[in-house]
Amino acid sequence: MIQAHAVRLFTERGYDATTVTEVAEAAGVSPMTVYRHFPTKEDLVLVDQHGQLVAERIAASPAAHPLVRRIGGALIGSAATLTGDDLTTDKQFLLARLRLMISTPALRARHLDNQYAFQQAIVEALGDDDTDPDAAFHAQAAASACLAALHTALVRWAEDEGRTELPALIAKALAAAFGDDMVEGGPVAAGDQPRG
Amino acid sequence: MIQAHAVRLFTERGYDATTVTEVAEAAGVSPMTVYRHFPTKEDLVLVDQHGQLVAERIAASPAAHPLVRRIGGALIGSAATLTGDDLTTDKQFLLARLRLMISTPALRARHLDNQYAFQQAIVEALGDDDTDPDAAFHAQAAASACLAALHTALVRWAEDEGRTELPALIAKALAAAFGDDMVEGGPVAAGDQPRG
DNA sequence: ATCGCATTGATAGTTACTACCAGATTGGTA
DNA sequence: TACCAATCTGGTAGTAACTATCAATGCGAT
Repeated sequence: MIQAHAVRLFTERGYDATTVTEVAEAAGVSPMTVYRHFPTKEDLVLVDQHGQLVAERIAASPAAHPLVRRIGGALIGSAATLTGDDLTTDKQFLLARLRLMISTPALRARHLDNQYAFQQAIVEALGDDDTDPDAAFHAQAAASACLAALHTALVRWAEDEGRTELPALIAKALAAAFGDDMVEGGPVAAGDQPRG
Repeated sequence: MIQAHAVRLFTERGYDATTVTEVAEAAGVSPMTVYRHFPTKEDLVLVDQHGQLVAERIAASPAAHPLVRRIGGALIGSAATLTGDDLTTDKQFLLARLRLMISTPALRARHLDNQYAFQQAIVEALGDDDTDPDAAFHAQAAASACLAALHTALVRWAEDEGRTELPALIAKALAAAFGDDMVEGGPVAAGDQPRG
């Protein structure tokens, strides 16, 4: 509720031009209550109810598959559940938040930090042996490239006002980056992940 | 001068526990002067004198080479000039800034935003045709993975107190992510960049 | 010596965020 | 119904980052 008013006001007047007090007034609560639920002003846009289960999804995927296939499949699957057909309201809300995240420097920075933490979680979920530093480098690069593909797809999706299906966009971005045989539904390659 | 005092104080007392006013006092200037030179407190750590020439280096590299080879080579070359032998003072300063950037959330977020802007600059410097969206996806993933390798190498370097040579670390991270034939000095692969 | 001109400084104000404490609301129990 | 505990909410006061505006200071050139 508070978050909905916040995103609306930020979109109408701009993020920096809107004070937390104004958000509180619009939501009919005190500024204290806002700070109680959202520790920082940025959280009013960045926090989302649907928690991140992607890391678990990756850990549950078959370890024999290549890294980008495991990560990419989890990303596509999560996007599909997130932007389902009967969730148009949530979809518009997600679009509004996304637009703010992309265009507002403070929000973009915090978002990228979250994404980086997510990347670390993915690398841990992959559960490769920590003893081999090469494997860690490997996983970092694969996770980073997958998240870059996700981000590129999200930006494209926002520019498109959500008309294109998000899972398809992610799959397209992954295919462009890694090759068609790497995305879910395609054939399983014999090799592992990005190697020229 | 101001920046040196800032990094020292942030390291000694912690970033959040140090006020800009204290930095100003240590440097013997007024807080206004600090804000004049460094618009935000974060800039006291993030701003560096040696500007980013890497994008130009990439643009100057042979376009026939694979993407990660072009980007990776530029990163290694820049790191080599940045941490040269007779720059021990700068090296210690860089290490101190790096430690702060890694451990302080606000600094890390701003740093990642800078890195993302850098990624966009790399993609533009690659100068692939903008008409093909697949090529854009492609370049984003390649640049992102290279920067992830760079970041992983930087973290390792900082943990190692700068004892290992930074260019070698970057080359190792790139080799682990993309294969030995992709880093500068290795053979030129016939293909392009990451494709399983 | 004086005139630009750039750098610095002081003052006052806005806003995000915190610490602390007081009242209200809710839900379970006798 | 009456009561108690816990959680939610609100007010007050304070800190610190950052901004706008204007005054003072140094400094080289004519």
